[in-house]
Amino acid sequence: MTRARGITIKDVARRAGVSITAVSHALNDKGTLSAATREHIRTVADEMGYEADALARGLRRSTMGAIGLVLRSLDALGDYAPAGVDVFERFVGAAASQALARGLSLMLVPDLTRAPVPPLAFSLDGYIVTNPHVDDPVIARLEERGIPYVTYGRPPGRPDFTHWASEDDEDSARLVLNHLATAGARSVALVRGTDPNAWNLEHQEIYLGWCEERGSTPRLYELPERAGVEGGVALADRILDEGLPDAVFCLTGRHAAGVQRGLMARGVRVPAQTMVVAGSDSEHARNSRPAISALELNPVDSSAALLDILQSLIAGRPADAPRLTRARFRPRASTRR
Amino acid sequence: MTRARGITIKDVARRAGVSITAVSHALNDKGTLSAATREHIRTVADEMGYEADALARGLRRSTMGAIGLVLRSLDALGDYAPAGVDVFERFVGAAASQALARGLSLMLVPDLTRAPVPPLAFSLDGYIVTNPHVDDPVIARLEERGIPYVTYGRPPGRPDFTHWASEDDEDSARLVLNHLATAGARSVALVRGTDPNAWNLEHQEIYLGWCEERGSTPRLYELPERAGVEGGVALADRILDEGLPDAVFCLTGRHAAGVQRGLMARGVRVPAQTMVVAGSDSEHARNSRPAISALELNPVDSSAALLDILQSLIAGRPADAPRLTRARFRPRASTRR
DNA sequence: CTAGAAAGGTAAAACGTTTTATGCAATGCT
DNA sequence: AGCATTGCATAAAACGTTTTACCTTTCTAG
Repeated sequence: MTRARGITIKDVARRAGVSITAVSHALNDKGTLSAATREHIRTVADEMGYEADALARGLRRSTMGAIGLVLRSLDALGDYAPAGVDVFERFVGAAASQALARGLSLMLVPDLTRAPVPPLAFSLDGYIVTNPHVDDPVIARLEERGIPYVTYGRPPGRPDFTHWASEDDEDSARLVLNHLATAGARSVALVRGTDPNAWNLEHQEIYLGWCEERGSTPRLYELPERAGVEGGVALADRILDEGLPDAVFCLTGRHAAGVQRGLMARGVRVPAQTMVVAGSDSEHARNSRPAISALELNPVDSSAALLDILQSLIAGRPADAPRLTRARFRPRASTRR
Repeated sequence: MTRARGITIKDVARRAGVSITAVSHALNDKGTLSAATREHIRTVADEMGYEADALARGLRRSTMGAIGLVLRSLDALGDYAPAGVDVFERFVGAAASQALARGLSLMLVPDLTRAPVPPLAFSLDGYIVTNPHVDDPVIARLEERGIPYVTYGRPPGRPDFTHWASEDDEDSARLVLNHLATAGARSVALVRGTDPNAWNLEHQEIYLGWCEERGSTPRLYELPERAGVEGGVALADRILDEGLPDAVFCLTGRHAAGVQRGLMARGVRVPAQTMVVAGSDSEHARNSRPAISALELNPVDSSAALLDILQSLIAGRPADAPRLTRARFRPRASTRR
């Protein structure tokens, strides 16, 4: 498997009649070459279609032109190809799109804490980590190596860390809760996941705060992300047994779809008796009957913001961070009264 | 930006009291070291948490543990983050999943033919290219560099090339067409994309063959992939003006959704007067009213097959290829009579 | 007792860059 | 005239591996 390598700097140097140092300097705007030589070398290099080898370049501590993406949340889901889970699928696409538009390649990297670590993992210029946990070991590894990173969703328990971007959870959660209140809901139950990430933790905070403000008793349920729709169906029984709330706010679309199905299977009419709403849109939410109102997250803006920050970090510039993006609320039949 | 490198082979050698050659040999099962030394070195390396630097290793023409993914079809769509286009979104996820499960990282690489080429692009171990075109320049570049690759969908016009995997188009297209015939359709129109990939070309062949067998006059329409739903709406007018067929088979879900909407806007009743079916499922197909029957492609099995083949190629073993996977037909309201 | 092989190990070259240190003219200044 | 400065270019070191070639010992056979 000895690979046909491309044109090397040596080839260019020979053809241009200069040293390899001259070539390197000409192409990287370093050194003290005369404008004429520089130009000449560039022309020759172009003609020959020279492209510096990334590996050799990387070895000398330059930049690789590639960043890593760790989908922390997928580890939680236990499935790297979950059908219909909008955020992750779309986030990969959006992040790739943003990266490619900036001339960066995007590498999907599995859990960095499990051996064997993917070979290139620690050679990348930087990382995007989605939905980090409390004390996330992936982040610990990156810091240990001094690799710049940004997170999609703030890392919980790290008030000092600012290099993150996310939808404005406070804003959007209140949008949802107030929407429910306006529609006449007095008691609202929250169904969150068990993954200890900012998404789950912050929504819980906001929810509890909102309940307190309104003097209503919080009803909080935790359901593992990977339980999916079936888990939601099962949870519906419990919710029902403990007394039907006016509305159920599920943070994931799958849970929402399951809860609604479970409730309806027991004869509950949605939205007449109880409303259901999802904190992140997904195909399950859209395709349920009645269709479930949901927050549509904003992976495009978020990933753009993340790449802005990450590029600043890599360049050693101060970063404009954190950055908040706006989710859109999609009211649907499940909350229409 | 001088990065904190990890433990190097030199550190291990010093600690183990041997030469760096010894370390390299011990860890790679080369050379003529005694079993004892080998074991000792391994122990020391493990203790220190040594991981060979991928760049340095790659420089010596070894393997990188990473493969590239070129989403040819997205170039055609002109958008790297098309919402609701199942195959591509899900294929990325599925391919990533498969790659990660085999300890390979997956790198999303933009069009290799446009400068600047992403730095690491030509250093990867191999490539998956989705839906290559006739005379695809991306493939030309890979061959020029001697980089192994496999394709999702066979490369058109290359009967000799076998390193591909795909759903069985012949099988599934006939499934669709016969389903329509059974439901009473005599005249069926085909709407294909303009991208010259196997998907479009083969379906056209199969369709024409099927028409000929049944003695029905083919009605073939071409619509650019990027025209999307709107393009389908517009095309509906033309189809209608040329006489309503009993069924319209659109190769993409977006086109199907558009065509159906356009027909219905002009008063055509679906499925009563005309049935609509999509050759690849997508959210648009599922969410149209009536819901559009569609083929659900199989990115999971396909990407698994592709990785099998690619790994064989990289290892220099003969590959079991090509490999066909099965799509599932999802009958929905748009063809229910 | 010695030539040759086998066993066990290492030094050094190579991979393709970037970076640092150095060299050599030509020019400017007293 | 002599010395510092400037302008331009290059040699060589370094990055962290793998691989090739070579060097000791020790063993075996004659």
